Amino acid sequence: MGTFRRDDAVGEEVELALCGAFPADLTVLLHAAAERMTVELDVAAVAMGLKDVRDWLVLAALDDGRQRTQLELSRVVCVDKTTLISVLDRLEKQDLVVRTADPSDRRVRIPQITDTGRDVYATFATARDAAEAAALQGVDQAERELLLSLLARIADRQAAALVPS
Amino acid sequence: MGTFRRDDAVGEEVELALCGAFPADLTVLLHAAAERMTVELDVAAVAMGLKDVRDWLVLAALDDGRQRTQLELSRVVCVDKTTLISVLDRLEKQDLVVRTADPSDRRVRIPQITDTGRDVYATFATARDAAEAAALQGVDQAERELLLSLLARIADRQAAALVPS
DNA sequence: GCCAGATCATCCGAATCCAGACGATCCGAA
DNA sequence: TTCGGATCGTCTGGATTCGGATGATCTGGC
Repeated sequence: MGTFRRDDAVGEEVELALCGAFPADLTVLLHAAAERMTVELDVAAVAMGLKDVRDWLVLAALDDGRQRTQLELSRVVCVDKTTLISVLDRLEKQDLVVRTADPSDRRVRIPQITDTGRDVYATFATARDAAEAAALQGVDQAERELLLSLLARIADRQAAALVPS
Repeated sequence: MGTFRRDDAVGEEVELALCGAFPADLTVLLHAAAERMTVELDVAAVAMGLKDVRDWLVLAALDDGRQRTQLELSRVVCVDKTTLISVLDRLEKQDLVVRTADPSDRRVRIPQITDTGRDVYATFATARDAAEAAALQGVDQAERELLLSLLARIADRQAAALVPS
C-alpha cells in the first residue's frame, strides 16, 4: 500500500528531509507517522509471506475471534470491500484464513483465522511490538497511554458525532 | 487515495464499529486516525477543486516557499515520484502551481505555488484547522503539544536512526 | 575537452484499485 | 405464499499506481 517507492529511500546517502519536514500539523504528522511505521513493519510482514499492511491488518482484526461479515471486516480495517476479496483470496490460499458459512444467512461468509494463521500473526505481532517499542523508546508509560487514547479518540470521533441525535 | 469506499459509510444507520474497533496498537491507531482525518478533510478539499489528500499535501509542502526538486518534493509528501507527476500536471492545469526551471541545473524542475494556489491553500487551511480543532476538542494545550511532538518523533525516527554512525 | 557513471523528469506496460452491475439470498408487506 | 426492495459477496471495465526503461543533463576523472 506504499505511497512512495521505498527503494528510493535505501540509497547510501540517507534522506534527511523526509516526511514531516514541513510545517507540522496534525493530519500531516498522522500520515507521516503511519507511513513510517508501515515501512518498518512491511519488511517483517513480507519476510513471513504477507504482502503488505492490509494482510496483517486483516489478520489482526480476525485474531480477536469476533464473527464478522466480509463487509463488516472491510469497514473495520478500512479496506474497500472489493479489495478485501483479493486479500482474503490470497490469505485463504496460504491457509491463514477460511471463509465459513453462516448457517443463519446463506449470503454471508464469515472469514476466520486458522491455526496456522494465528501462528503467523503471533510471529508478526512480536516483530510489530518490537518496532513500536523502538518507536516509543524513551517515552514514559503515561505519555504512551495518552498518545494511544488521543489517537483512538481521533479515530472514533466522527463515528460518535455522526450518530443521529 | 481513499482505502475504502466512503459512500458505504454515509448510509442512514451509521457504523458504530469503524476503524480502530479491534485491539488497539500504535500502528493500527495511526492508520485509523489518519484515515479519519483524511475523510473529513477530503470534503473540504474537493469543494475547492482539489482531488484528494495528495493535492493539498503538495500545496502544503510548496507553501513554505522552499525550493525543492520534484524528487525531493515526492519524498517530503510521501508520494511516489511518478504519481507526483500527475498531481503536478493537474495542479499546474489549475494554475495553482508552476514548474520553474533551475538555472543551475537544466534537468530539474522546481515546482512553485502560484498566488492563486496560495489563496486556495489558505482557504483549505482554515477548513483543515477547524477540523483538527474539532478533533482535539477538550484536549488541553500541553497534551496537544505532546501528541504532535510524539508524532513528529515517530515520523522522523528512522531518518535519524539510519544516518550512518 | 571528453567520456563514463550518476541523477532528474518523464514515459510505458503490467499490476492494482475501485465504482457499478449482477446473481443469490433475506426480509417485510400484502 | 408471493412479491418488491434491501443486502451480501463477487465480477468486470475503466482509471490509477508503480517498477523499470529512456532521454537529457550534470559531475568527476582523465
